[in-house]
Amino acid sequence: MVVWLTAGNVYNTQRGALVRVTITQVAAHAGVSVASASRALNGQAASAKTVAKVQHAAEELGYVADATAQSLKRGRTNQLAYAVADIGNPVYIEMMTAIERVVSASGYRLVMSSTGTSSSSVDVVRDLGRGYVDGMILSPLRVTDELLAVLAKAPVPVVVLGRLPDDASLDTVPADSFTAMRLVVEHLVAEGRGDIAFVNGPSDTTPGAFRRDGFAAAVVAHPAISARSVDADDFTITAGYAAARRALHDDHRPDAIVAANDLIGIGAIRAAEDLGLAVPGDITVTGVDNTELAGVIRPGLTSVDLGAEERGRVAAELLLARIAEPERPAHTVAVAPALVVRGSSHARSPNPAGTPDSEAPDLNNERPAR
Amino acid sequence: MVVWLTAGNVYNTQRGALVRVTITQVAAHAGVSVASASRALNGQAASAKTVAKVQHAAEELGYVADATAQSLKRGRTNQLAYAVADIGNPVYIEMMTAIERVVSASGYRLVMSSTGTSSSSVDVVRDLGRGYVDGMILSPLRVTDELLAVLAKAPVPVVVLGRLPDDASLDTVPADSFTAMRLVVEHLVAEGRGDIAFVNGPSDTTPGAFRRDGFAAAVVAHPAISARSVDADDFTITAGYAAARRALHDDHRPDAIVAANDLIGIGAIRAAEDLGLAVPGDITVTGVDNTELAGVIRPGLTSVDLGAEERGRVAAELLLARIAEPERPAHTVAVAPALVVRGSSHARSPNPAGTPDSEAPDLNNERPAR
DNA sequence: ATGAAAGCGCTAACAC
DNA sequence: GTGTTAGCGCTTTCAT
Repeated sequence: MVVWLTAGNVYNTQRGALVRVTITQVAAHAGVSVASASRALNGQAASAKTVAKVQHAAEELGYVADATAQSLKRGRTNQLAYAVADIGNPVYIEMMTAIERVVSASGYRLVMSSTGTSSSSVDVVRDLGRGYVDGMILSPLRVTDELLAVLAKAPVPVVVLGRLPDDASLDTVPADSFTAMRLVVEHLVAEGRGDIAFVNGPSDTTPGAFRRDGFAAAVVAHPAISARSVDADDFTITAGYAAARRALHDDHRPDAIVAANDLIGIGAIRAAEDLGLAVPGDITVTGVDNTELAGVIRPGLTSVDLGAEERGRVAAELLLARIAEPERPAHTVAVAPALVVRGSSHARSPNPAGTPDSEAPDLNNERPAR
Repeated sequence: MVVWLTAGNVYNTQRGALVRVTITQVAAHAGVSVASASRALNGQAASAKTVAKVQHAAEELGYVADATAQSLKRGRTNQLAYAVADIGNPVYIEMMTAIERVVSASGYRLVMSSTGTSSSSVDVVRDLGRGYVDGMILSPLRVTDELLAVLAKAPVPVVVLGRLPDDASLDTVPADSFTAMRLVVEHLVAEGRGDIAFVNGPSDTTPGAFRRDGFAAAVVAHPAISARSVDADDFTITAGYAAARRALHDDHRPDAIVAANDLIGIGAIRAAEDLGLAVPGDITVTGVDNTELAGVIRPGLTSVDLGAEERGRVAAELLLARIAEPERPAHTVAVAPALVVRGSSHARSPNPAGTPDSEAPDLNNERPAR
């Protein structure tokens, strides 16, 4: 027994399973062969009359081509993936939005898989072999040898949104952490700060390692600076708060906290305030990523924009280009960081009384010129 | 010419296309039939010797089963989708995280598609007919007749994370906006506020409509309250800021702003501050969703928790249950809202001098008991 | 321009 | 327990 539910594209068998209208039924309904139906539906050579008949039949039956069967036959899925470890960080959402805009304009569906929760980056890349996507953009938190090995023989193109060892010949859109940290340190020096606590994320992550090294390199250029470093457990507000408390618990207190990202920076502002320190009166705090949050909290968080949106867009374009031309040489595209000064630091040297500057709201979240 | 690249699972044809190792090659390598190979790989009846041979061959060749072919044959993709209109709102990320946890435990991959940017909810649901997922969870912003029609004949199960008309017999996990607004209004009354501006999101959205109506119903219960309402252009900080400026620009100023969600509420706090109003000294501000942001800004935003995480979890469970048993009756699961009081309002009546209460940081973002 | 038929990679009857 | 075979729904030669 078969019960038709609607004029739509499904009916119900006695087993309760939903069954779909196939191209065979469309062809029969139109009185043509399946080959003609397929051609008519895909805009291939077919007489106007055939096209009309087939389209009418498809319309009437509510036919929708099965993506799985098309994928199997065509050898591609029209689906791309963006895999990210830490979806709680708004900077990755920003990247995803930029990526989605580019790939959907090219007819691809974007699949977002959050590694971290259920599986590691390695698992995600390995899963690529299952062929459920035609390509992937990956923002890995940790680049292990195992990941590099899996990446090297990935069966579909992968673009890495982040930094890789130089000898990995893959398309990458790295963050320029060295320039970023240099901009921050120079800003602090101009402001008159000289005793800096660097609150990093985990040092064994790629961003953690490069921001630490970038900070160290920047500090070396200014012999007057004294600096220390602590690691937060991860790149979150909560972990940043805890790590900043540790950094501020010593007998002597720094006059600046440089956070490895905005979330840690926000946690650091809260920690300083809870210790009775005025920001930026007693202590300056800076972040990295220039997320919308940086402009929303008070005081606004001075932050380095690493170009998340542009990097996302570029990564998507690199992926599409590689899919179109698999043998093209690997590209690495750099995006210049830019410092955005807000109320958590002073533009020049600190006010004598520690009074915060008056501050216009930063709600439009504009990106600075570079 | 065929060039083997590695001992891995791909080799390169002269066309540059990547070709995959198939089960046929594994079977040949192991000296068994493809059927035996398939059985061995899938844990079906097979002798220990066969299993060993096949697994060894698969390992050696780097075989990974093709998801597309499996899907076509099995009639399911093992992929579920979460479609959301506004990925910039952290409450949806929170839901997604909860959903992902549940579905990945059941062996499904979660695909996140952000409607809004490239396509509408209707398009996304219609695309379901292409069979690229086995089911979907949808958080629609606007429930049109067209959407309901498409939903009614969706070829795969759909669970709606949001409110639907009562006669739509679908699995839903609505937000209880009426209770939410009642909790807020009662809190304001206890606080001694009586002149309320309601800053809604767009009224033509489902949450907008229900929060507006819920607010109206709550106000009616308190004749002493006078209330007005403005719509923000969307549920964002920026739009909330602009709308709150309008609400506060009148000749007479309210003593409370009730925002339809946290983002609008944060914008409202900024708007009040820019107008020289102390929060909560001169004016109370409240939000809805109890996102992490509410605990991060200063003053902390008093907010109603609509149970995003629990609702996401429940929606995922409903979807899995329906996939397992397609003919089961439609369920609607309600989650009780709970008010979380923070510094943007007073626990009781306002301090005479408008001095903000001292406030512990709300960084662990705990959910209140209900 | 159209139809018959092969086959993408896999699983599941079915026969042995 | 294992091999042979059919076929999921579609696109694409290859003849006609």
